[in-house]
This record gives sequence, structure tokens and C-alpha cells, in this order.
Amino acid sequence: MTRPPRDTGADGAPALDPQQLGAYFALMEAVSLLQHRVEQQLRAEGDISYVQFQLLARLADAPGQLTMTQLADGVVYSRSGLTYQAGLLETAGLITRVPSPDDERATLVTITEDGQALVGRVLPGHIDVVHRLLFAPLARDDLHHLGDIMTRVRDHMRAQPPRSAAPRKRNPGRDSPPPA
Amino acid sequence: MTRPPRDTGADGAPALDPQQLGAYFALMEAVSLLQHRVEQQLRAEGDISYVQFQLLARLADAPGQLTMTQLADGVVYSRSGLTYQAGLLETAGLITRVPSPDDERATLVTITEDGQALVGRVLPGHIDVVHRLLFAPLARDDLHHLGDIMTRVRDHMRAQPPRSAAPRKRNPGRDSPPPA
DNA sequence: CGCAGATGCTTCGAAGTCGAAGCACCCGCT
DNA sequence: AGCGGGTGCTTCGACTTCGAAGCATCTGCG
Repeated sequence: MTRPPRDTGADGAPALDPQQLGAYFALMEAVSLLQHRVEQQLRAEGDISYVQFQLLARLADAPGQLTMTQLADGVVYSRSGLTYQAGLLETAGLITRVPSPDDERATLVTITEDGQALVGRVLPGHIDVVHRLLFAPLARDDLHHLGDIMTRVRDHMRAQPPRSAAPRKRNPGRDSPPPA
Repeated sequence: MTRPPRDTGADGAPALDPQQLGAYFALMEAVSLLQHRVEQQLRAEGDISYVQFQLLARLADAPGQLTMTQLADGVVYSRSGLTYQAGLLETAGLITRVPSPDDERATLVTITEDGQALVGRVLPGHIDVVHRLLFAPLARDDLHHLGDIMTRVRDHMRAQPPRSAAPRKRNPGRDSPPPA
């Protein structure tokens, strides 16, 4: 941090230097490509989407029962999206949904044996793709750096309040809604 | 590369070691979060999606005219998706589409002044978000590493033939297409 | 020249995602 | 106990994306 935090150009546009730009673009495109390939892989071997795989994998790792909200966390940005996917997975017989005895509102999701079997069937292929596309061109040090860097970035983003992007809010919480 | 290329476990599932897993998950989640925030930003300041922004930015950088296919490259995975977006952008007055004089099939896309103005208006905010979320927690060295690593990964993926994911093809290249 | 295959784009239908609205249930306060 | 706000999930409508099919044009080869 020996330089000013913002390199604001003369025209008012804060410029990213070429190195930053390159890193940003490479990052976004690489992940996009990786995701696309992984999706093809999962579709071909298990006829599921990436989202569905993530949900099943999460359930397979978990003790056995998760609420919808817990399950959605980090996978999908809307609750309704999860409801949709859970409906598909339940119809396919890969998960079951039962109302929670403790909290009648909550729905507990459990992975079925078929679901576990499916995860077991597609996981090797998934890992293989990630290995070949992401890790193959990386040396041991690169891997370490990448993990370190992205972990820091992710945690930084998680901590960031979601409203930070808003340029100018008069008074947060005083939207003056004009009903009646 | 002092270890065997595949760490195949006893149960047939090739395992990623914890370091690899962590790097992979952190990478995917961080990019997902970043993309989500950027999208909010663009929607708030310019009422456009990330895809639309990418298309406009590409046009703003290009000499002035690109064919649909050139424009789509790297942004969208289907041609029809581009047609849809181009339709929206054209309706919004941000681009124009004219048939190419050289090749009647091709459509040349040009960014309008409004389109350029819009890019100019949202770009600073975009850069600001990327700066705050992605680069803020990174030191100079990190940035260098990240750029280097992701560039290598991206180029590796681009070079990879798309069929590599298929687990067991009888004879690669002998799909035996049965027409006639 | 003429035709077959390749190429560029669009149209169409299916699928997935999100946000807003709605419903049912839980908790804290009086 | 009763009630008001909060929480968990679902339903609904709008939007976006993709793949397949279709149409028009170009190119290479006889």
C-alpha cells in the first residue's frame, strides 16, 4: 500500500493498469471456460447441472439433513431458485424433503441412496476435468498462491456489506415509500 | 511434478488434495460473488447486464465494426444468445446492425454515440467495484501472480480440444455419424 | 456454369434464474 | 393468551440462455 488507493485519471475514470486489467479478464474468462466444461461433463455423465451437483455434493458432505436455506447458501442467489432445483431433484428421486419437526416452517432435505450413488458416479469425472483444465498448467507454488489469493479475496467479499456499490443513498432506510 | 499425475484413491475416485479443493472452491465462489456485485453495479448505474456491458465494451475498443460472430466470441456460448442481446441493444439505440457489403450473410455491428456514452458512464463504477472487491485485499506480488496464473490457465483451456472431457469414446474422431 | 456443403445469422421452444408477493409458522412483548 | 414483526419456503411472472432447426448466402469443385 505504498501508492494512493485510487489511480483516478484526468478524465475522472479511475484506470486499472494493464496488469490489473489482464488479471481481471483472464480470471473471468478462465472461470467461465472452466464452468462451461464442468457443466458439459456433469451433463454427459450424470445428466445434472452444475447447480444440482453442488447441492448434492453439499448434502453428501453434510451430516444428513439441511434446511433449504442452509443448502442454498453460496450456491444460488435466490430462494426461489433453490425451490425449483429441489423440486427437480426430488422428482428425480435424488433427495427427499420433509417438514422439520422442530420448526414447521423449515424443510429438511436429505440425499437419497440414488443421490449418493449419482454423486459417486460423476465426482471422479468432475475432479478429472478440474485437474486437467485448472491444475495441469500450474506448478506447486502456483497452486499455493492461487489458493491463498482467492481465499483472501473471497473472505474479503463476504465481509463486504452488499450496499457498498450504491453510489449515493440519501438516507438508508428512509426511502419515503408513498403508499396511500 | 514429482508425484504421479493422478491420485486415484482406493475407491476409484481420484482425490484432489485439500489444498487443491480449497483453491478450486475459493476461486469459483470468489468469481461468482464478484460477478454478482458487478452485475448489480451495472444494473444500477446503466441499467444493463454484464453481458451487454461486455459487448458494448468490446465494440468501444474495436475499430468500429464487428460481425456478430466476432462480437460473440468469448462472451456468449451460443449465437442465438447474441442475436437476442443485439436485438435489445439495438432497440435501446446503443448499437446498429447493418448487413455487410462484402458478405451478405454477415451482419456488421457498430456502437452508437449513445452506446459509447453509456460505456463511459458506467465504466468508472465498474472499475471501482473490481478494484474494491478484487484488488483491494491483494498486494503487488499477489496481483502479479494472479495475472500470471490465470493467463496460463486460460490459454491452456483455450488450447484444450473441447472433446477432452468425454470419458470413454471408442475411437476419438470416429464418431461414425450415420447420415445416409 | 451449377450444385453441394459450409458458413452466418435468426427464429423457436425448453429450461433455469431472479425478485416480488404470498402463506404459514415462530418468537418476544404486553 | 394475544398480537405484531420476523423467518422459511413456495408460487408467479419476467427475463435470459441455450440448442436445434431453418433460411440465405458464399465457396469450392466438377
